[in-house]
Amino acid sequence: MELIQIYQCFCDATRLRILHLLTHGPLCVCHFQEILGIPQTKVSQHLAYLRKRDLVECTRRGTWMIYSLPANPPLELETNLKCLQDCVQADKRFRKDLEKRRHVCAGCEWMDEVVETKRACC
Amino acid sequence: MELIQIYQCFCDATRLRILHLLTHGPLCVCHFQEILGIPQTKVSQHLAYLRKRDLVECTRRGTWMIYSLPANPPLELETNLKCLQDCVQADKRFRKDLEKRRHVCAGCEWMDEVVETKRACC
DNA sequence: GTGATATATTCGTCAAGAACTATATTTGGT
DNA sequence: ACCAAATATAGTTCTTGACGAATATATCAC
Repeated sequence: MELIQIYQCFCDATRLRILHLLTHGPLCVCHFQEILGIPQTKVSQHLAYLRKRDLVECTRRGTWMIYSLPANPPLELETNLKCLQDCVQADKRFRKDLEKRRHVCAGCEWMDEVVETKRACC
Repeated sequence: MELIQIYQCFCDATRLRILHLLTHGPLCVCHFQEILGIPQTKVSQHLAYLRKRDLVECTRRGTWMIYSLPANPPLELETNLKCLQDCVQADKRFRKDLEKRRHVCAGCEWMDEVVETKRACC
């Protein structure tokens, strides 16, 4: 993977928030939508951008698309994601995203069971 | 310093090479020009971009402008520059830049004496 | 099949930025 | 003051990308 590719993905605020969220585990589109407070289109577009450049992977679960970081990320990516986590520690904005993430994913057993249950992603 | 600001600077190949070179010490414009093999205008433009965003500093020495990384870089920048160095280890392109750098700066006592001598930056 | 939900894609617009050309500025030497 | 070297800035064109609006696709329930 080219380094530039990584930094191009990192250089937009929304994408950076998305990637940061993903370092804490997979999420589906509606999660991002709610956590970030931005329209679905925008989320999908950025996810497409990231997908195209192999910064994220996705699998379908029913009507939801579950996005995650690559299972076996190249070293450069892993290093930079680690670096991102370090840099973000003190930042209010990012911390707030994580908090909201916890809240949004609260009663959500995710990934495994929930899928065969009813509607509504978590 | 905003993280985004850093990644915006990192997301162009030329700028990345410039920054990487600077992690090994200050350089003047003509150095970059020779090492990178690109026109002076392009170098100056990218340096202006970096300067505007506080990723580099410069001081004048005679007719030369000597660029360097900030004396007291904010933590995020330092972390990311370190990360860049790690990621770049194996990359041929960047290694070649360093090699060329060594060659270009060979007989160049730089920074201190050279300035009062004759023409030609190093 | 129909309808609803979740998500993706397309399109138009606008702003940022990359590269090149030409020109301007600064400085030192004479 | 004048010239040359080093560097900076401005103008232009082209490309990329960000966003919103509208539309399309996929999946599930019925």
